[in-house]
Amino acid sequence: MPETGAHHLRPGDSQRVAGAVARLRSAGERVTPARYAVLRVLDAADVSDEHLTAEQIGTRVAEAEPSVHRATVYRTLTSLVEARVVSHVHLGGSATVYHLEVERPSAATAHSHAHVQCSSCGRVIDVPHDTFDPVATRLHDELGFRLDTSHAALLGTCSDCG
Amino acid sequence: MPETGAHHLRPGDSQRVAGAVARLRSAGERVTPARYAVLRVLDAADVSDEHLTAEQIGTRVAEAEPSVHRATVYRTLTSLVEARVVSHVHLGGSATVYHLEVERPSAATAHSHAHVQCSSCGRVIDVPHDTFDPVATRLHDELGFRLDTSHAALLGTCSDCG
DNA sequence: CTGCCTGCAAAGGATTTGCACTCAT
DNA sequence: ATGAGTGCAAATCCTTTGCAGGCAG
Repeated sequence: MPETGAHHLRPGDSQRVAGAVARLRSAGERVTPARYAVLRVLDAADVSDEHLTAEQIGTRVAEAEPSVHRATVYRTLTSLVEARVVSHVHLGGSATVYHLEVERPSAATAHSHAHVQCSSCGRVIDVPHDTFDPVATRLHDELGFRLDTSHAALLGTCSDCG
Repeated sequence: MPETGAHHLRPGDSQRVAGAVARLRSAGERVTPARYAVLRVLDAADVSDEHLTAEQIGTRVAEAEPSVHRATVYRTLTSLVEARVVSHVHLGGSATVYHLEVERPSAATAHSHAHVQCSSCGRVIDVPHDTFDPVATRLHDELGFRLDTSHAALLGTCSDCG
C-alpha cells in the first residue's frame, strides 16, 4: 500500500494549503510536517483576517504540533518566504507579520494589498492596492523611487480609536 | 563666579542643540551631560542627513563620552521623545531611527516630513510631507483612518538601486 | 536638599546557530 | 541513500530593569 508523499495532507486542509504545498514542492523545497503545520496556521489566520508575527505563529504551531520546535518555525518561515509561498509585512511597531501568498509564483508584480496599522490598538487594516498609486507615481516621477506598497505598513489611528 | 546651569554647553553646539535643551528644560526635564551627548549626536547626524538607530546613537555617544552608559542612552531617548524634543520613525526593516525635532513643542500637528526606505541599500529618503496627502484623504474618507505619515516609513527601491 | 537621572550588572525576550540525527525525495 | 530539514541547547543581540549613589534644579 504505497503512499505518494502526501502523507501530511489532512481532511481539513483548505484549497489554499494544498496550493501552497504544490508551489512549495515545485520550488524544489521539501514538504515536511513542520511546514504543513506553519501553513495551516497561516491559512487559519488568513481566514479570520489575522496578521501573525513569527512568535505568534510559533505559539500556535506549538499548540497544534508540540513536536515542532520553535527554531524550526523561524527557519520554516524564512524558507517559505524565499519560496514566495508566504509573504511578510513590516509593521510600524517593528513587528513583522506573515501571511499566505495567494498566487503568483513569479517575482516582481506586487498584486497584494497594502496595510495600515493603528498605533493605538495595533489593528492591521488591509487597504486596496491602488490606494497608494498617486504616491507611488509621484515618488517615481520626482525621485525615481519605486514604491513597494505591500512590504511595509504605515501607522495612524483607526476609526475605533479616533 | 556663579554658573547658571549651562555648564554643559559647548562652543560647537549648534542653534538646534541649544533650542532642544531649552525645550527640554521647559518641559520640566533635567539637562544632564548624557542628554547633551545624545542631542549632539543627533544634531550631527541631522546635519549629515543620517538617520540613526538607538544602538548607533549609543555607539557614537560612547565614542564622544565614554562615561555615558548605554542603558542611559536608551532611557534618554525615551525621555527626549516623550518631551517631544526628539522624534522617531519606524523603518520597514524593523529598526527605529531618531532625529531632532525642529520646532513645535505642542502635540498633534504633524509637520515633519515623511520617509521612504530603499530595501536594497537601506537608505532613508525624506519626502515632502504633502506627498501622502492623497492617500491620507482617501483613507480618512473611506475608512475613517487618520494617517500619520511621519511615524513609519514605506519600503521600495531607490534610483541608485533601481 | 530632594528626587530625577545615572552607572553598573544582571535579567529578559526574541531570534539564530552548531551539531548530530531523521526523513522526504 | 543523501542531504535538506529538524530538534535541542547554547549563544547572540538588543533592550530593559533593580538598585545604590550622584548631580541638576
